[in-house]
Amino acid sequence: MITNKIETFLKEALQDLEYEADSVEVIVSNRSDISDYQYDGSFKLAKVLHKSPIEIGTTIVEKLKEKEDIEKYFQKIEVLPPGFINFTLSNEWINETINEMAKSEKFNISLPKKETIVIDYGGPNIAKPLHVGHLRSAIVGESIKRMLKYMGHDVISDVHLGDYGLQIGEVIYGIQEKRISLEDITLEDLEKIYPEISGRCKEDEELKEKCASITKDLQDGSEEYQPYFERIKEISGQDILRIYKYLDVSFDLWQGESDAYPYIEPLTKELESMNLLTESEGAKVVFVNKESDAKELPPMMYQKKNGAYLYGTTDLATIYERRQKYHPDDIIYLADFRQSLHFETVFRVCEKLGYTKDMKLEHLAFGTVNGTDGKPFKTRAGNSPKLDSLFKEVKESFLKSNEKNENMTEQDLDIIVNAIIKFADLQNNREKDYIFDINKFSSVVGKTGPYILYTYLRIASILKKEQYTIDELNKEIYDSTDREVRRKLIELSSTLNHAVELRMPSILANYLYELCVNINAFYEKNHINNLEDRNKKENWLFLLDLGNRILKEMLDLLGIKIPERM
RNA sequence: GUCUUGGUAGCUCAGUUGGAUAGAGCGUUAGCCUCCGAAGCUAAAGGUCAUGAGUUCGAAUCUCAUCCAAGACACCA
Repeated sequence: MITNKIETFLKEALQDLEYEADSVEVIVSNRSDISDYQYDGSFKLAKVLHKSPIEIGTTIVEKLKEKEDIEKYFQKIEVLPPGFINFTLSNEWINETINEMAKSEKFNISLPKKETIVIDYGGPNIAKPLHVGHLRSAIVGESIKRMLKYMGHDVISDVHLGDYGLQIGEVIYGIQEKRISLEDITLEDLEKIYPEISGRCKEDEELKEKCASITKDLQDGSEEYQPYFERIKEISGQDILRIYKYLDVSFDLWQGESDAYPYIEPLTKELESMNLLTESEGAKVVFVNKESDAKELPPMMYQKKNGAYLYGTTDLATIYERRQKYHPDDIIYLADFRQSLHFETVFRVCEKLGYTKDMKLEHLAFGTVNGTDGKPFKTRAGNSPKLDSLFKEVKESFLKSNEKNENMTEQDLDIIVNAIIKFADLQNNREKDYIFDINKFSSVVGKTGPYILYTYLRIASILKKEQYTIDELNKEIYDSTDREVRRKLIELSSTLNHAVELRMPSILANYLYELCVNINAFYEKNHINNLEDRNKKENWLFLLDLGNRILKEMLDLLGIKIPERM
């Protein structure tokens, strides 16, 4: 990475000068008109050395310039008021870096130490169809999974179905009340029953208790309810699978809460042996407060008064057996921020059990989906819109946006719909609620998925018209738009590392957008296929080819494919 | 009530962990198709970074207070 190399130069210079800096960090210049990279250490040193930042900066720069082949790397190193050290890279170094990227399968990105990571996302509830609220977990989770894999980690993804809680008891009750026979249950039935019974339970205490007891019996292995559970899971599962397939979201493990049940008994024994389980108000709980806590945390509910277990119990049992067996360095959960407290308490129990000594637990929270009025997004009927209808709506508005779209293949259309939705979602990084605007999810101009795809296809069509034969760039950079493209290309490695470290696909999404902006400006200004200078043309084609390789592979990390035509 | 997030352009959002002149898209205004794909490009206008204090050479970013919004707070997930 370029930044590492500059940092090494700096460290050496600082050492020679006997300046002590705890960390040396170079960042991409936020004055791109002045330089490519900047260093602000002179300000920190100024305090210790009681000299002006400019004075210190100047000394450092002089030292740097003593290095033998320094001009091979930098066109210019200078200190500018108020005291930043500005680095402008030499064309030679930029091109060398790009050549190395082009030769490498993964663009010469620096790979971190390999870890084993379990990622839990999607988390659909089998009692109801997927709606817009499930979109983020699926899309963001899928992208994080792909990024982690790309960086060489061992990743195990788990959908972790919500399949054994109170909601199942409610649905089973509804099916029985309506006297629907097991064979005749349809998806439509399920879609109606759950909201109805769950709504009624909020009003009717007795009914709620009835459903809770069905849930409890099911968990205990009731022969009466087991077939219902199986059937619901089958019907619902097929539909969930179908939608994830459309979104190109897939999991290594298709397991749920119910799969954790066999492990509750041994887990209970372990908790008991450590004296962590306490009877409280008839229920069994684990207290997780610490002396140092400013606030009081509620205990983790382990077992209800009626004997039934809850989602914290299954989360814990899942870690206890199914996840620990992989010896993960990290378990990542993608769930909305309303569940923050839940995860905090579960994680604390894990800490008490000693699991967190060599395993990290992360809850990546995101906001809920609101409508343009800032209130929870609802259809006219009062439900959250189903993902199916979202796909349909996006597709229709895309077809309407341009008449040539009518000739597109169904496959390409689906790719575009995916690109629109995913890019709209992935470009923002929000823990707070986000506004769901169907117009935004239908837009094809500006900072959108189609913009990136358009750029890719346009480059592809330039490359198709003319081949290049060189296998690396020469030492030249031909104009400012050209330089901007190259500068952006060499930022790939640090960008991707940063995105993975922070588990933020938005960083990658924004990088791709910026790369496309630079490329668009570049080929709009320079009509490559009409060039007479063969050398220049070959170099530019080479550059565009690399750009497209990067676009394609990075889009894949966002879960976005490329259509044949658009 | 306690705690957690958050408040950046008319709207939707970035802002790399304290740096130089706060950035995009949409929308608005003005240009660009005899030239590789106009789903594009070039410009312009638009800001008291909720408010007030503090820390710092330097604050949208850190601290405190206030206002506003969303959410969580033991037998739902």
